This record gives sequence, C-alpha cells and structure tokens, in this order.
Amino acid sequence: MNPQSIKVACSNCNLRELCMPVDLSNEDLARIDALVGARRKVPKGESLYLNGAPFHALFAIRTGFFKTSVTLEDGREQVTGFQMAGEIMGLDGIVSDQHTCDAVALENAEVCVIPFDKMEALSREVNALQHHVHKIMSREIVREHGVMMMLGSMRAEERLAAFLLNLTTRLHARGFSRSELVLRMTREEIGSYLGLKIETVSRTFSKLVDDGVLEVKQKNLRILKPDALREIVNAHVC
Amino acid sequence: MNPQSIKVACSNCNLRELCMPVDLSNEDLARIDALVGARRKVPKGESLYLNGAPFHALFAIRTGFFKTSVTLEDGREQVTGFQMAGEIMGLDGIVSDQHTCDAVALENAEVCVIPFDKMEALSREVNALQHHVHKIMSREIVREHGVMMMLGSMRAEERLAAFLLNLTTRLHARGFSRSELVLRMTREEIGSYLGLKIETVSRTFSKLVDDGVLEVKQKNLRILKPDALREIVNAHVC
DNA sequence: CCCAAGATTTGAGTTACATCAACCTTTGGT
DNA sequence: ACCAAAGGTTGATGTAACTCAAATCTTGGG
Repeated sequence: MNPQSIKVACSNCNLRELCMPVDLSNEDLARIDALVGARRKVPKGESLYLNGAPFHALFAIRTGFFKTSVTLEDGREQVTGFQMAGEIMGLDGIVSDQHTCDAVALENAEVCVIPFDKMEALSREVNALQHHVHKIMSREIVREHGVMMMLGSMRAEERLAAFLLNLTTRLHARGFSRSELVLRMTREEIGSYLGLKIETVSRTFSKLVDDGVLEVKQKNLRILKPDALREIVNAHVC
Repeated sequence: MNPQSIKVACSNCNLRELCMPVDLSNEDLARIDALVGARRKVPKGESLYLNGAPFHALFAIRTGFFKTSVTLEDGREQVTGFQMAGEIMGLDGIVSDQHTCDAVALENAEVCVIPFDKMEALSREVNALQHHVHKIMSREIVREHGVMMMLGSMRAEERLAAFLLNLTTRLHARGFSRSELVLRMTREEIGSYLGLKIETVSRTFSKLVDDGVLEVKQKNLRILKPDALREIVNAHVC
C-alpha cells in the first residue's frame, strides 16, 4: 500500500466518525473505501456544483468550507447553509436528478466524490451505511427546521447569536477552540443566511462587542461570554 | 379478499402515485402492501406525534391536513410546514430516534403507519422503494430551501403569494381546482409559517382582495388572477 | 509596493412590519 | 338557540431593520 492509497481511504480518514457510520467490520469498511471514487479540489470562489447541474454524486468535505445558496429569478440569493469538513453536500440533487442549489467554496477545499448509484447499491448490503444515509438526510431536515425558526421567529441579535453558537459547536466537534474562530464567509453571506442586510449584521456585531460578549478583529472572533450568547437566544423579552 | 383488506392495501390506494414509487412488479407491490402496518386516525386538533416522542415509523397521510412546528424554550412556535394527502411525515425523527417537531392534525385525518425498521429492510430488497425514500427526503430538503428563501428574502406580499401558489399547485395535483381552495389553517398558523404576525397576514389578504387578485370569504379563497400572484413572487421591484 | 476593487463600519433618515387596541364574526359546547 | 371563546379585521402608533451615503479598512493583481 503506497502513501497515496492510504491517504484516499475512508478507513484512515480522521473525519470518518463525522461522515461515516461507526462500528463497521473491516470488510464493510473496505467496501466503503471502494465507494469513494475520487477526490476533487475546489479552489476558493469556485463552485462544486451549480443549480441545474446533473446530479450523480454526493460530496463529503475533507478540507475547506462551503456555502450553499438558492437564487430567485430576479437575482435575490438566499444562503441556505455553510458546510465544513466531514459534512455531506449534494442531497438536494437526489429528487430531480439535478442540483437545485449552488455550492461554492469559501476557501480552497477538497471533497470526496461519492457516486450516488454506487452508494445506493452498497447501502442495500451494509445496513449501517443505509441507516447512516437516512440519518444524514434527516439531520439536514432538522437543521433546516432550526434555520426556519431563526428566520421566522428571531430578531437580529438572536439570529446572530444562534449562528455563532452553531458555528462554534461544529468547530469544537472538529477539535477547534470553543471560544475563538475565523469566519470564512463575508458579512454579506452571513446576512443572506440570517435574512439580514449587511449593515444590520455589522451593527449587531458592534453591539455584541460593546456589550463585552465578543471580540471582533475582521474575520477573527473571540467569544468572551458564551453564556451571554445562549441567553440572547433563549430569553425572549416581551 | 374482503372490502376491509382491499381498503388497506397500497396497491388499491388512489394516492399511490403520490406516496409510492411507480413501475413496481406485482410481487414488490404486495411486499409494500405488507409494509404498511396499520392505520391511525387523528382527530382535528390532536397530535400525530410531539417533539421528544420516540421515533419508530413514518406516516403517509391518507386523508386530512396537518401542520408541523418546532417550539423554542420560551414558547415561540414556528410552523415548518403544512402536509396534505399523499405526503410523508416523520422524517425529522430518524436522526436522533425521536421526533424533533410536533405534527398536529388541522382536520380529522387518517394516516398509514410505516414502521421504519421494516421500511429500511424492504428498501434493501426493492430498489425502487429505496430510491423513492431517498427522493422523498431530498424533496423535503429542497422544499425547506424554498421556505428559507421565502423567510429570508421576501416581503410579506411575496410570501403570501408564494404560499398560495404552493398550496394550489399541490391541491391541483390531487384533483382539486386550481383557483378555489379552503384554508385548513388559521391566519395565525399562516403567519407563523410565513414569519409574519396575524395582523400582517390579514392586511395582506385584504390588499390582494382590493387589488382584485383574490376573493376571500373566511377560509374560502378564490384566485382570480393567478398570474398576478406569480408576478408578485417573481418581480422584485427595486 | 501600489492601487483599484471589494469589504466593512457608522451615521442619518425611511419604511415595512409589529404592536396595541377596538371591534366584528364564527364556532362549539351546553 | 344562546353565549363565551376563539378567530379575524382594521386603525393608530411604534420600532427594528432597511436604505442611502460616506468614510475607512483590507486584499489581490500588476
């Protein structure tokens, strides 16, 4: 086994527990290794897929950071999510055999390409894989419920606080600090995701800084009072 | 075969093409018939499941109309969707083995109970079923993208127009009129879904009536100018 | 290294929607 | 059939977020 093939295998991937089921036999693990057909590099600013592109694979992020977005006829863009290492992209394409949103790398990225027909075939034989796929799709549905709650029922400060808590939780699960993070997206992309204009995002950041909750230096954030963020999300003052 | 068993079978259900894959062999069809364990009646106002309830089945709506919603600690409710005959509910429960939203009947309803472990087992053997399940979950993800667009980027009138067009499209696929419909939900539930207060929903209905786009008599709507609704959604005036 | 383009912040004024309030209509239980 | 409770509409007023504008900061290509 040469270093190249070691590098490609899911079985040796440090993201395995994020994107693959646990408790697999060595045999099943080998079959899942074989499932991942190729790697694909996506430079910052380029798309992994665009709305309308034919669907044939899911993508597991190895490194880098993405945004997904949908666009209205008149050009309005709505960011639907930000994805990081270990997360799966492309589920939107299954229903109509073509992608229905854009996926764009916010930093140089690399993804594992998972041909969907192969994945369906293997998940008929490896129960754990089958259930894992169902869970991933269900998780995405539940995540989107949270976004709907955010967009439909929260005020600007609550949305930003919920967004930051979500980001830090996911980053922490990947071994990063709970309190320090680097935003990979622009204020405008944050605003699109949160249903706010860029000025409102900026002002809300400034307010959190004034309140001693955050330190902001460009895209570098330090969360000084995580509990204050949690209170902002939970405690709705009438 | 007695009338009772005829009634229960998917193979004889007039909703089959909505909730089940087409192009099944008779044999596969029979196996899917066997999958649907039971029927369950849900009277108006009662829940099919609540947040936190253990998950073990999906539900296919036979008759009736549901809303699903998530609730924040402080009591704020966000309606995440309205479901009608032929649609599948419960996908939110897969990821954590418990439901993460509430599903409440807005009129007397009856659902087919589809035990999830049985469904996973059968979908390992019937490829069309497997792919169909993936499509249903993907469709839900795409639907939620649309809701995010609505909540994040549209103004009140656009949201209501998009909502009405969505409802009539789905009703028409079920054989109902394109232009006349009966709302099964309250103005407050519409507002929650659209991220608007009840007064704004009411005023927006009134405006559409003034503009000659709609006729509104309580929950009975008649769409006089469907194209006007489409224009409201598409044409964003800057 | 410089500069133009892009990103961000901040202030001032505006607006779409929320809030508060009053009133009307419908519904369901006795 | 009646009445209380729930649902819905409309008007007056408030405000959170948007828009417009200007200044500052950052970044990437030549």
